[in-house]
Amino acid sequence: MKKLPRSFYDRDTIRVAQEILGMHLVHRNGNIERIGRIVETEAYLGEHDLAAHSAKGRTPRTEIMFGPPGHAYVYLIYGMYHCLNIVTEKEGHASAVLIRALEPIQNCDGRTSGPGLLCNAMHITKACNGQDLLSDELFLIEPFPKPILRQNQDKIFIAKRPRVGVDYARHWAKRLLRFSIRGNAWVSRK
DNA sequence: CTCGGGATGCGT
DNA sequence: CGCATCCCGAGG
Repeated sequence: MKKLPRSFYDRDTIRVAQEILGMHLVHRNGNIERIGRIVETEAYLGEHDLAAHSAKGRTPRTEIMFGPPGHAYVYLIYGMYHCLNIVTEKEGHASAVLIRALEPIQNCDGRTSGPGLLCNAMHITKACNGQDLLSDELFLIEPFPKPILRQNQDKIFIAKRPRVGVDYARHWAKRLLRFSIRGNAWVSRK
């Protein structure tokens, strides 16, 4: 059970969004350790991606997206829910992977199918914004046995769909940038 | 300063 | 489909 290194995040965002499926997200809060297995993600591809927050340019909110890879970008949506993203690629790319659903593994406090719900269940709030994922509070590990997910077996294991709730993003809304483990019961909006 | 809308989720 | 609920970003 090894913490994923910086180099894992410092790669093409679509690759990260797919290969992060099956990894375990760990949040240590107080003396409680919560763990969920990532089963659904979305890729947000930098300033040119009209669906990405970074498309509006560098602002106080999106600052983290423009920073180095392997950090958490957490924001509040609709005044009620938090969403967890993981910054990818070189500093300045302003790309990230949104974590959309988890399979509960340990100490999850409520439902985990949906980006807002999983943050509630994992007790992830804006206090986690900017967290380095090489820290001991919030990080990812590759569980053992290693998940059998390979790029050349996408058709078997990874479902690809358009992203949710980004109809305003014109042609970017049509791209298949939402990834999930095919057949997994914890994927959102079945 | 105001104001409109949003990478959501739940109840009807 | 409506609504809860509030931060953010744009514009005056």
